Amino acid sequence: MDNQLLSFTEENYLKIIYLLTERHNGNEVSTNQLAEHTQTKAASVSDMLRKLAEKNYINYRKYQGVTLTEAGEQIALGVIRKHRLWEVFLVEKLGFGWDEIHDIAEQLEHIDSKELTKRLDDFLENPKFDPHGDPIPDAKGKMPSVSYQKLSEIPLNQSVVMMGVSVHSPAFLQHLDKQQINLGCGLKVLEISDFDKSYSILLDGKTTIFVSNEVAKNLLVSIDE
Amino acid sequence: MDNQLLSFTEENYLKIIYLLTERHNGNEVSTNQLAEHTQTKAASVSDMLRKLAEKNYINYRKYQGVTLTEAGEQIALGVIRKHRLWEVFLVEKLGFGWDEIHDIAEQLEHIDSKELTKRLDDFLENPKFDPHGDPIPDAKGKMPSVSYQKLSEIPLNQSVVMMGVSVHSPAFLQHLDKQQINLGCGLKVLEISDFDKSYSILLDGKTTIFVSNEVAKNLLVSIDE
DNA sequence: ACAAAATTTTAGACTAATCTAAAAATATAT
DNA sequence: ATATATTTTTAGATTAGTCTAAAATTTTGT
Repeated sequence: MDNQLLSFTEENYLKIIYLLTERHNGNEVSTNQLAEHTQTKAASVSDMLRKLAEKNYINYRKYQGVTLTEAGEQIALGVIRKHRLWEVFLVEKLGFGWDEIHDIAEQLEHIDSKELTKRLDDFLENPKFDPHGDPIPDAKGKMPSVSYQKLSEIPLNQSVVMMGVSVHSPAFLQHLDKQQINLGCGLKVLEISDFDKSYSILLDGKTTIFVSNEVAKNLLVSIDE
Repeated sequence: MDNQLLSFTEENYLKIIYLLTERHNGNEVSTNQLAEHTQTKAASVSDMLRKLAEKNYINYRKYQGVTLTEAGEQIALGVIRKHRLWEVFLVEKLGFGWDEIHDIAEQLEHIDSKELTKRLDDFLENPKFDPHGDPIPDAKGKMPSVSYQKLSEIPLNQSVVMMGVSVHSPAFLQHLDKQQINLGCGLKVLEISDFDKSYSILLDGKTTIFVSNEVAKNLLVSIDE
């Protein structure tokens, strides 16, 4: 209990606004998008936006959407930091699979103790990325910038390394597990089918696997140097 | 999220009812006691008791007090199990002092995931006691029975081992730290002052320390065999 | 034993977060 | 360009948990 300025719910809204804004390259987030991600109705979102705007956590232009203020962004980054650190804990220390951790981390991210976060970070040896490859904001609230590309945008025969995923659903992650596609593995697109846009991929320079266009769009990679 | 049957608040009431009932050797807990421990007013407690009784988690006789039903006790023991496991984690893995962990564990105890609790328990190597010496209920909801005695009830010159504390306030625990009184240390009461009932104690067979009657009443020990 | 004190419950109100239904604003399509 | 569709906001209601003030019950002291 360091300074419980915001409710669990308010923290959640700010976190979701941050992640959606990021996904839309800084563009405003709409009420309906928030309703979808908070599992509530648009009317409830409007109410909460009015409240968050009053407290100066968001820039809210009615009917136009919202962005975070500096204060709102710091709250969001704090929550995201805790979420991702706990995900590392769940996988590295407790042996959970990357497909099993999201719902638990959604709860743990709201635990309020600066000292706990600091000690957890040290215990985990100050990880820079979570088990899905997402970067972990530092204690000052600074999000490391990463520049991954979608596998679907990489030219044929370019060797790349698997760095992250842009979808976190258990179904997608389990699908990758079955094909042995993990963070850090080497990938090279050999061919894209004219018929269904599916990909033939050389995995770790050894085996050839096939993935759908849908999968290729959600694999984040960087050029192998 | 396994089965969030109860709210955070309801879980807290059940936990507190359990602990107070235990402290009173199974006697009913009063509304005012609950108000004190939940940091609310008696009126609020009455409302909540009506609700918990309706859901069959407590036996509630108006004006007489409450005890837990079997169902209520199982919920309470589950929360206490999580609280104490997390306390072990905070001390053993993150290096917190036993005086710093209560407020954090109060939050962590409501994290809802059977699998998490199971894996945490294994990670901690299935501890039977928390850092204050309190027993940890097992996964089936069975509380181990322990029989500690207050140091103040032990005859002079009887060697005992320090097993727990009956007060968990940071001030008390820090006071014990300063005197180097830890779980597992050996104690022998040499003399009780007629003047102020303070105790001369031989610590680990080596040094003599002095503690007040108030401290002696809150040290839980067992006979050294 | 019974009046006074203490405790507990009830009544009525408030806040946070949600909902449905209706109104207002914006976007779209011919 | 304007009617229609979509999105967003507002209005009014609901639930959980809390509060204060007043009423009911139990305990205590002489």
